[in-house]
Amino acid sequence: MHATMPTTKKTSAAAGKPRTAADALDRFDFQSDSLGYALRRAQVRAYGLFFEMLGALELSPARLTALSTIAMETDINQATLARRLNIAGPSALKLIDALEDAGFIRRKDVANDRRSYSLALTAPGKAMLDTLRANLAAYEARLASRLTAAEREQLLALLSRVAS
Amino acid sequence: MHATMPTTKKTSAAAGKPRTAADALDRFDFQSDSLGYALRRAQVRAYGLFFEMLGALELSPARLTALSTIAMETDINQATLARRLNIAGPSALKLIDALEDAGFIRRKDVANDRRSYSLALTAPGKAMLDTLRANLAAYEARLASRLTAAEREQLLALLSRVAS
DNA sequence: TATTGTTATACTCTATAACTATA
DNA sequence: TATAGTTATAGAGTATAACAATA
Repeated sequence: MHATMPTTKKTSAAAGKPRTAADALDRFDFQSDSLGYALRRAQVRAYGLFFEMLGALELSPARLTALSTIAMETDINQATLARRLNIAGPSALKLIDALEDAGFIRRKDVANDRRSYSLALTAPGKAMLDTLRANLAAYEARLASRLTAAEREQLLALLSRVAS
Repeated sequence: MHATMPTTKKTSAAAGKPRTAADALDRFDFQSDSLGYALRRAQVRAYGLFFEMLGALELSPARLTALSTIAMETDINQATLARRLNIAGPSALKLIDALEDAGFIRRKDVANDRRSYSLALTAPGKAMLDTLRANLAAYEARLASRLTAAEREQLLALLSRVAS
């Protein structure tokens, strides 16, 4: 259910958090006092902070996911990446193109199979991930700032049971 | 971050839950044991159940929100609806057109201002909301099925503090 | 035949700009 | 001038279909 982050500078929305009409699900009055409603509101705040944390980085959530997947599975090819992300091939291609254009990854020829490329992080890509790790720590702290450590653990446990 | 629900019958995805690359945010390994990650996973399940509940109804989350807003604020006009939903005028227009085409609402002329229409639910629209209320109760029960009543209350309280 | 990467195309949702008719 | 509704257009994201090169 996620919106997307425009990374082109031309769009005036590039600086802000994406909005959808569904964001106003708050107005769904018979959802008051519902768990779905509470989850949504908390997640809206989490996503807002997450997006803010992403800030001016040349990344959208989707590209961030692709980048971290490539980091975890070095020399992955495009078809495998698409399967990992559960998206269509052409969609993966666009993410890869964007990450390559941004200089975070590069395509390398594969020795035994001239059809496929192997994807790997560049030095700037690794630096970006390091930056993200630091930013994420701050994000987590902000998100849980109104909870004690014990309450945070409690919440994590309850959420994991809801998530199934 | 939100995906959308196709309601046209032409799309093969019309029957399924929408997918985005950001859905695979799970792969973001340095989000493990994070509150943001736990929130997202729980919300993904909630949204999945929610979407399943919506089922074959001629509604998307956005249209559902617009419908319930009109129900709560009878004779609202388009510009006000757009402000309530925090969306642009033309976006509201499309929602309204869709809801009117589906027969759930109707535009009525306003006495003192010939520029604006007043929006109100039709009988089928009210019936749809009644159906939704029933379906939502079942949805809530499924979502909290792994929690006791006390745990559910605890979770609601913690979530409301995270939501700020 | 099957797979990898790619291009072409289409669809949904959203937004901004500009128009019209009223106020 | 300002506002309500509308139209036109554009952009981000997604998907499917079809293709060339290679396996």
